[in-house]
Amino acid sequence: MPEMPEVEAVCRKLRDVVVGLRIEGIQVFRCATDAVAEAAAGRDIQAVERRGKHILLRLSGGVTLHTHLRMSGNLFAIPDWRFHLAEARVLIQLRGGSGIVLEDGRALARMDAAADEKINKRMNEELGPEPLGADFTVTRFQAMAKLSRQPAKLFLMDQSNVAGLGNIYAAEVLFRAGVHPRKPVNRLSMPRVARLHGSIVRVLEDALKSAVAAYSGPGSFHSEETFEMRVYDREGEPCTICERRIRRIPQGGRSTYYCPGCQR
DNA sequence: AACACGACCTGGTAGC
DNA sequence: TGCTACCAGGTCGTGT
Repeated sequence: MPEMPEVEAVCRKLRDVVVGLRIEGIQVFRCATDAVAEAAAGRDIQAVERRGKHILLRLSGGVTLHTHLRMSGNLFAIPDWRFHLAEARVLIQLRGGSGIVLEDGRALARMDAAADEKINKRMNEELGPEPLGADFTVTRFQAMAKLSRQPAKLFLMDQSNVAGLGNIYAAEVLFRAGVHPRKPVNRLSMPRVARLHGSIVRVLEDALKSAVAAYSGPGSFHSEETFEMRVYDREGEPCTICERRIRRIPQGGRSTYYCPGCQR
């Protein structure tokens, strides 16, 4: 589920219903500590923000409740916190009776709380530019690529280069840009890095539309808004462009899918 | 500095 | 049916 587009969709949906509400209490079962609950209880939710794959609930008193969904987490509002049928790892009780649930079967998600400045500092130290933000320019991306010998796939997944790409969209970005996942980025020509940049933006814009449509629930779902995976999880299937079989290779301990014909 | 790898967790599924 | 092995959208700590 959660790469940047999905996390953004989670934030938008949450923002609509929780901003302005007070946190009356928090029950922590896993994925957080009781200290986190104490730090956030009694505060108002003033804003819901996202940075990379991180979710930031800005609370009154200069405190941020920070969540990372990792592999399988989800964060969503429910109308009545007493009836959380979902397997909650953290249950946030809001004034008026509604709630927010952190759900995660694998319990790898993490929620913590700290002063705004501390969280902001951490985000800015760890994360590169927002891929759909104004400061993610071709020039900046080219400058970064020139300095790195990382294989293209790992370069894209490194959150300090660009914030928000994960295993699926990194593979899709490389396919659309025609770049081989093992290609060291400093050995790509500047036009090819520019193409990679364009591909990042296009893939994430499309995936975001798709994620937002999916999260707004059934009824408002149109097939042209569904993001099409061209290589991810398609090992052995023919490439949609050149018909050669999609390959799967290990990279950084994960699976990378690519087309040996289209990606060089 | 750059990389590989296991750990963190649970659940689903392919294969025998 | 039941077992095993492997796989999973992410990150962190450790070791080479």
